[in-house]
Amino acid sequence: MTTIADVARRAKVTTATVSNVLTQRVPVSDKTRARVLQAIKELGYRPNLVARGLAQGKTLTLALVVPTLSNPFFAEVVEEIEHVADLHDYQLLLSMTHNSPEEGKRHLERMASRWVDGFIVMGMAADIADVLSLRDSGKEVVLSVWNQDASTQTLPIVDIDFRLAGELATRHLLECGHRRIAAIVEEPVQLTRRKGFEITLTEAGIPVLPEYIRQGDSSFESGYQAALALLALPQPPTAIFAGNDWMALGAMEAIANRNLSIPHDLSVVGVDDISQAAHSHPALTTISIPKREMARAATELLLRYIQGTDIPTEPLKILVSPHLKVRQSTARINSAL
Amino acid sequence: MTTIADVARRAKVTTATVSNVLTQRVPVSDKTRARVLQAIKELGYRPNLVARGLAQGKTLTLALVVPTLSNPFFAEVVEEIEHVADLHDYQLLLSMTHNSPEEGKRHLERMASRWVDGFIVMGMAADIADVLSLRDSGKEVVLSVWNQDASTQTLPIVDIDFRLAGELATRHLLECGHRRIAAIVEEPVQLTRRKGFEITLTEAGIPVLPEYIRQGDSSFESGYQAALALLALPQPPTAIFAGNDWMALGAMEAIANRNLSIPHDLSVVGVDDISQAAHSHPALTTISIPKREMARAATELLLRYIQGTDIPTEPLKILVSPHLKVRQSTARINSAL
DNA sequence: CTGAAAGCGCTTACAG
DNA sequence: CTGAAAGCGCTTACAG
Repeated sequence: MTTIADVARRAKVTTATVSNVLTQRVPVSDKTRARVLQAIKELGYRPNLVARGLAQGKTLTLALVVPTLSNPFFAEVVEEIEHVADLHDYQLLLSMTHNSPEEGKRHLERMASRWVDGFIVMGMAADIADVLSLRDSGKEVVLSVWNQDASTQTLPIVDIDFRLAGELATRHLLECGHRRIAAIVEEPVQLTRRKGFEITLTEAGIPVLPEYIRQGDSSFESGYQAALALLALPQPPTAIFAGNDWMALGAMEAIANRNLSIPHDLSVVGVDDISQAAHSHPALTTISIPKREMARAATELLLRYIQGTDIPTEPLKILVSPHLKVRQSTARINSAL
Repeated sequence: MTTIADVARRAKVTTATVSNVLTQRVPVSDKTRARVLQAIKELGYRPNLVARGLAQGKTLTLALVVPTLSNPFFAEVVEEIEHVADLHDYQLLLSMTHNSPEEGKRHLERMASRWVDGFIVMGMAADIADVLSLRDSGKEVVLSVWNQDASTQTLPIVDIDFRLAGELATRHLLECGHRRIAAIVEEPVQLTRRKGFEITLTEAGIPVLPEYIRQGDSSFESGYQAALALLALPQPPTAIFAGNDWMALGAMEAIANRNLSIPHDLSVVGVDDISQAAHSHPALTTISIPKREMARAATELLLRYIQGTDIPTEPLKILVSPHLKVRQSTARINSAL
């Protein structure tokens, strides 16, 4: 390991000067700068960022805490966060909590000891109290995909407007002329989507029927089962809003197995726009979630806090808007129904 | 930020003693230990791991370089690596290269400066030369999912036996009585699977027909198209081996659209065992890839190298074996074909 | 068992 | 513009 002292010796200067040419914090004469750069090159010197981190009190590292990567949603979000962090010369310390608050707490504390410059905590990966104590100990924190409103008032949060997702889907079905619209959602995580669904129905003067609201667990299979139950009702719906694409695809499979045709007999709309949504038959109409846009917003906000510049005055809440992507699984209601 | 000096002052000892109770490297009398622990508690002291890293020359951090997390394969592998690392009190610095060697090089160098204790480099995420130079500069490195044999001889490597995957799939189809067996693969990354496929056919005395080997890009769509092309042959195959499950599912969709029945008219087998494989209709027979087992093996091997204990004498190559998972998409050949 | 001191590899005022 | 010195928060021989 060659150190800054080796370089200084070879360039016949002091380490302060080497540091100055490296950081460009203080002007250095062209002549000595050249000597130093030459020495660096000859020695193949690379600064030790741990030492620099200790001296400067910052590590150019961001801690990212997510529930899991098995969920492609988080995998993609992490990918984008890494990308944005990289653009700003930051690296990512990643950990997963598998929805266990204890694991979340453990990871937060460990990462805090490691002097990361800031945290992005996603998806209820940790208890809000532990996150708050983090912030109280002077770390910058941004929450994201938090899915719960309460007690986060004092922390900046970047989220997706899932209520709007529910509204857009429902409004689309209403505009297609549907009145008997059912929903398959996983609660509590998809509660906001259901709210959007219900609000839109109510505003349209349509009562929300309990038997038209089914619980799933976000899996294909649960969508399949929920759809079967809906089709077995005395008065089945003519359209189904599913809280995510997997359940929508499961519902489509169930409908096909009942020898009903989509969108002729039933319309189906999902949420997410996963890659399979475009490949199903018929292709799935869905609400597309701008995960990457959200990831970028969260990362950039955190970096602003860290750099202490351009800080928003209010502890703010950024909501990124989803949008409707019409494909072949929804259509104007069949007048015979 | 409370430091070790604060604790020492309060406990009326020197920082060395505080350090000793923390690291347990040197015995400390029960009495002073109690005083120190008390002070730590009162002050809410947590050691600064950056400082410790600088002093000890190790950071308890592993660098993980993968091509992307968009591919669920890598997402799952990263998840398992994090888990194993966590068990050993190591954390993960993650970066993605998107198959760009330049990006790979940049990330490797940056992480090396950060004094991570070791590297896991996956999936041709970087040029082998850059990885070797890393090792030459004293870092521990383990390759994984490397997919290329050459010039890795001197580096330890943990991989999945994809050739065996090709063999298992093909042998299964042969045992079902199939003789006209086609393959859909993405090369070069799935080259080894194709080799396993061809070797098994050849050993069974069956010629490998060029028109029975189709290229895909691992997507559902490419499997779909490749299967259509195979079905259009004057002598179509009675079984298809797809290099991954997505292409297998695409092939199944194409077969269904041609009004052929699986497995009655055609058998289909994939590789991976993604979660959708169990949910397709019929459920997909596939070769299950022990990603997590591989991830664990790679991580534990790297940790052995780092800790310098229990080091294997040979620069070794560990191959983890996949296994056949029979579901409903394969069956004994229809004697009418 | 405990303390005094040097060291890890950088940066940062402060003089000159 | 450059150097001498202290400091970041720990650990680690070495005395005692």
